[in-house]
Amino acid sequence: MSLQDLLRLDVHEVARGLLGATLIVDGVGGEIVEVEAYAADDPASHSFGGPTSRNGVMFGPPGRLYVYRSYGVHWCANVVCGPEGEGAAVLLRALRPTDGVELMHRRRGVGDERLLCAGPGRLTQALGITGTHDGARVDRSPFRLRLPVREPLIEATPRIGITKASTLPWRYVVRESRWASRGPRRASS
DNA sequence: CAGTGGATGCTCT
DNA sequence: GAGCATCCACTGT
Repeated sequence: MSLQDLLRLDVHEVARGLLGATLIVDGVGGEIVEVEAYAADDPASHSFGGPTSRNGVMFGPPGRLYVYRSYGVHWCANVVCGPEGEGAAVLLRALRPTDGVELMHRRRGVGDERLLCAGPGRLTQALGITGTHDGARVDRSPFRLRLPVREPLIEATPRIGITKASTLPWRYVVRESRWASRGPRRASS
C-alpha cells in the first residue's frame, strides 16, 4: 500500500501502519517504534470541540504534520490522517535512531543513546522539528517517510500523560523494542 | 527504582 | 486563571 492510501484509513490502522516506518528530517531520523492514536470524537484529542487556531492543521488534508508546544517547553509532532476534516492524528512518540545519530546527540545534549528519541519531546528535539513545521507535508523535503516492508509485531497499551479517556489502549508500540519511551506498568529490569 | 516538583508558554474559558 | 498528549533533577529507598 502507498503512503497516501494508508493515511486515508482509520486512525488506528494508520498508527499501526506507521510502526516500523522510517522517518527522516534533513538526513536525521530512524524507525518509528511508538505512536498514539487520537481519533475524531476523542475527548483526549486536541481536535475535540472543533477547529481552533492551534489545531487547524488537524482538520486539513492527511499527510501533514500537526506540531504543537507541550507544557511550554517541548514540541510534539503528529501525522494528520483519515478523511479530511475529521480531526484525527497519530502522535509520534519514539524512534530507533538510525540516521544522523551524531547530530541527535548534539541537539539533545545527552550521551545515552536510549534517550535520544524516546518520548515525543525528545524525538522532535533530536530531529529538529519545531512549530515552523506545523502544516508541513511528510512526503516533501525536508521530510521523508518510508513504510516498512512488513508490519512489526505490535503491542497496544493505554496512552501516556492524558487525563481524559486514559484507559483506552490506543498507544501502539513495537513489541519488545528497547527504544520506546517508558510507559506505565512496563516490566522493570 | 519510585515519587515529587519546577520550568515555561500558549490555548481556551 | 487553569490546565496541559513533557522532561529533568533531585530526593529517598
